[in-house]
Amino acid sequence: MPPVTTRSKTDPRGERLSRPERVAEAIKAWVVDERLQPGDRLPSEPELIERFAMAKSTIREAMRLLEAQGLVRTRTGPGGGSFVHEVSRGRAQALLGNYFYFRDLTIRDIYQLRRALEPELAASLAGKLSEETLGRLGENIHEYDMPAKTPEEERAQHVASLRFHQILAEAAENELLGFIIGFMATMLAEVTVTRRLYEPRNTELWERGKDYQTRLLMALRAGDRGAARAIMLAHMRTAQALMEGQEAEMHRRFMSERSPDA
Amino acid sequence: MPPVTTRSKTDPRGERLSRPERVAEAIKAWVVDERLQPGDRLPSEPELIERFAMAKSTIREAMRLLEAQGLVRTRTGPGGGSFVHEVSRGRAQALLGNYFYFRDLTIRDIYQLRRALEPELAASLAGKLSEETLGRLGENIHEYDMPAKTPEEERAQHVASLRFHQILAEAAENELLGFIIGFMATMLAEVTVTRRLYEPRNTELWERGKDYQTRLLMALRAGDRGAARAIMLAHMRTAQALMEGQEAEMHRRFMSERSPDA
DNA sequence: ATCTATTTGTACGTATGTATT
DNA sequence: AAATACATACGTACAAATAGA
Repeated sequence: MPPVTTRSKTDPRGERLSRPERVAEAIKAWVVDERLQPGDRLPSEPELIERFAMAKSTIREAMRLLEAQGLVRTRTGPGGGSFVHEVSRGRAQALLGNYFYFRDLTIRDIYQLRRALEPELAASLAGKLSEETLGRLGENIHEYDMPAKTPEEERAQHVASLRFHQILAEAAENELLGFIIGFMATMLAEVTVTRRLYEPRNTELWERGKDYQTRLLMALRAGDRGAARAIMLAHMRTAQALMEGQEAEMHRRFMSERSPDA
Repeated sequence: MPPVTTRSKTDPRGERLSRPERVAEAIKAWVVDERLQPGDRLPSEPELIERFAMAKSTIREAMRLLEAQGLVRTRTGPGGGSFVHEVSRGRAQALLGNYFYFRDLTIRDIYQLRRALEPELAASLAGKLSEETLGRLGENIHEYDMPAKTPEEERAQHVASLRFHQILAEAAENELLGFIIGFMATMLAEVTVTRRLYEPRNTELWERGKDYQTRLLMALRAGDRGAARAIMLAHMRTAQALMEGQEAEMHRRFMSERSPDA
């Protein structure tokens, strides 16, 4: 089972992988070959040591490589061991977040995508949401139906209003679409805003944003694709104007996987 | 410098991290605090052992966790050690690919996104591409300007035509937009197609696709945003029809980071 | 609640590999 | 070519976690 590519020192391709890396790759390949599913057990540590003929620490480092990718989960104790694991959305988002840590993503960049994708998602969900999801969306809107009085309150409302989009993202049938929209909402929840709360223009935009979500919810319930799309697009334009008016800035930090899977 | 959270066994949150995980998190936090940049050196192994007061194997496992995330790169030899590393696009795409391994992304899902995003990218690149990039795009089209005769040839052309979009993705000013489009192209390059090569309808669509890319290139060079957007949208519709007519299937495997960074 | 068996987690010392000067 | 500075790999001993009796 373990076809660990033996590696000559004069390798034409510059690939020189370390042993743990080679072991990790071999295990991934093996998972694919055997069509292992989440929950399936991987060989125990001693077994791997024997099969790969490598030291314990080497094998353990390999497992860490897989663990960091979210592909494997390990438990101690009887019946313990390493198990194939479905990469959770939170883990994948955190990993992707690392990619953008050193690059400067602007609010503008994110909204360029949101304007294109959120209306698409809204349209595709029209008439397809469960009563339960519609209920959660409704409740969510109530979390910010009166104007914020303090900066802290405003920030909390900002995060809450993004949760509206998170809920939609989770309901998406298109996993890719849902993932990206969820990712953007997570990123936006991290922005720090240089206070401009009391400017009349911003409060007005805020009011409109809230209003859009309410109307969107109606359109989604009614199954009106066209309306859902149009309302969401208008909502995005308003939100972008609001954010840019506030001179918002992306926060520089590594994301952590906040929603533990399973 | 190492604020490794000491962890009580009766932790309210179910977070119980292993020591390597805690060390890895501490190092990440430290990188953020110190505003370390790619290329900056991390403390050496013996130093970390001392500062965290942990065994070598523990520290090494921590480094592996960071390495798998693409955040750290390690070199042996004098002047070697671990260095902060900018997550490469290839690594990030591979990591994201893992997320979709167990979920079924359909061609349709991907094209729902492509229809929304590729025209946006095309529009935003109109008139902004360097002569060099425009040249590469032109050469790329030549790789498939005569009809394929064998299935192998056709597959090669399929991959090549996706490279056209990869080139555009790399030129994107919006990193997020570029990343996603590049990711989708990579995914599509993995599809296996159940042969339908000789059906007239497909060859016709293929011809049209090629034609679109040529016209798109002209619009990009001319700086005609509207035309670029419209052509790309039509191109996407054609491509989707072609793929769906061919009953294409996504290939189940883990992606690897093919473009080694630096 | 305690013990016991199982399986991973951590420690540590030594030896080897690798790249720089 | 040799010395140096660093990571890499090995193997054993013991600690911790967990499930089941």
